[in-house]
Amino acid sequence: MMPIETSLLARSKLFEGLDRVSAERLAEYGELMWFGPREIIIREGAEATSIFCLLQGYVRLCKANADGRAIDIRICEPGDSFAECLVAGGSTYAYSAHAAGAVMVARFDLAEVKALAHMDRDISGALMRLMAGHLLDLMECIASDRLDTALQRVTNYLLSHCMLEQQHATIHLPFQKNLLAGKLGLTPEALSRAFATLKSAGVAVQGRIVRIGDIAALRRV
Amino acid sequence: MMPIETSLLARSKLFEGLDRVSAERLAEYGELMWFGPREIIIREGAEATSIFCLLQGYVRLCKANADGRAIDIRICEPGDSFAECLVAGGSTYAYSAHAAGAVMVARFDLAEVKALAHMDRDISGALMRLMAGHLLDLMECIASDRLDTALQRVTNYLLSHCMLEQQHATIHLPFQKNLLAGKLGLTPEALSRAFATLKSAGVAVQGRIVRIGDIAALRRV
DNA sequence: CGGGTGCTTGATACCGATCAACCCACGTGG
DNA sequence: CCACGTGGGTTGATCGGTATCAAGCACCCG
Repeated sequence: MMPIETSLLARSKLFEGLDRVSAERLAEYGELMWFGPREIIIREGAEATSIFCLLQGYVRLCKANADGRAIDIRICEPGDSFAECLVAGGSTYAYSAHAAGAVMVARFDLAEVKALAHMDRDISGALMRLMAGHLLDLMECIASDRLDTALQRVTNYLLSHCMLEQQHATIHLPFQKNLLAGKLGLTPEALSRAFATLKSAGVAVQGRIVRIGDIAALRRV
Repeated sequence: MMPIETSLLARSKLFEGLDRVSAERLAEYGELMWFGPREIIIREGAEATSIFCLLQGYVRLCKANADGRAIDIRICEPGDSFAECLVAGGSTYAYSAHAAGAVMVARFDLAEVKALAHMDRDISGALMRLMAGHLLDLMECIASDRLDTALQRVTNYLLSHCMLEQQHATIHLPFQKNLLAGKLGLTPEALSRAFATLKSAGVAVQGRIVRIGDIAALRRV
């Protein structure tokens, strides 16, 4: 592994908080992999062999129902991990993972990580922190699914990405609106319409750049 | 703690898989508590001091948004734990917990469990398994929220509670329809209507007793 | 009996999915 | 240079599902 990649790995959520010994021990098992747009990294229901740490790009985690329709469970950003909950049990992947653009990941063998976590309290602690964070995120997600409208979800997203004390802000969306819609549990059309109605609240969208004229006004939506 | 309660505790998800030493060590810190219908066990946003293991009755875990509307995140059954993800970090409860009827819980001091989990690999492993299970449940929940209709959720629930190979079945709902609706992310009205339309598929509902005439037919919905 | 509580049913409104058309930016190849 | 295709995004029209509000019903318990 090159120095660049190790430093990316070291800054990931999985590794943050590990002492040097544990980090090096774990990193030794990592194998770099690259994927192109739409490539499938793991497939829901398949035999679980690995857990992953995303170093570059974005990954969508999806679940499908019986008739093939699929939705995004979570959007992974650089530094995120996925499939990590398998270290606590389970033999198949619970969701699929698709690369959304060019992606670099570190792959870890599941059995090896399990063994390592069993020996190294630091590593199992890091895994637990990851899972706890994901739990909180998912609960937030369910809550917003069930009691916020599309408009509210979008405004909440925008507000959570700017300093609330300022008067106005400019946000660079980290990925395509497509992905953002999935993250918020919306269709692309619904997201587009939400942005459209926010125009009257002083929100201007050009591509991935969002300018918010009056943050206080947005909070009142 | 009385023998009855210790045996309930021993069969809980938190304790299953613990060896006797770990189990006794943990049980020593447990304190029994009772709650009546609608009593609040923990309050969202409050300082987190404890984690809980439900021994008798049912508990709804709820989140509320800014304007006070609330929804159920999860329904705890006897043997379930809640607030356990705090051992991995976080200082406030992420959700409220309300007793749905008469309830007996075992309360554990958060700091003590943290210390115990740090020392005892068995206990931290059990906590990890709990959290992993909750993660999977929540992901299922999001998936069904986003891509199943009310009718499909109800039929899925029924099918997941009977032997699929049999021809017909009788199910005792473990709690009121009220709770079931919350668990499935529905209003009570929506649940009621779903049952009504299932009548034409050979599903008869009387109180908490559900008789399914033709399981194979139900699977085709 | 009266008054809870839980459940059902009906009427209505609204939100968002869906389908279809269109626009735009971009790249490719003739 | 232009014709063309492609992928992402927007906009409009329509439809269906579910929340909401309101009323009525069954049951239990004081």
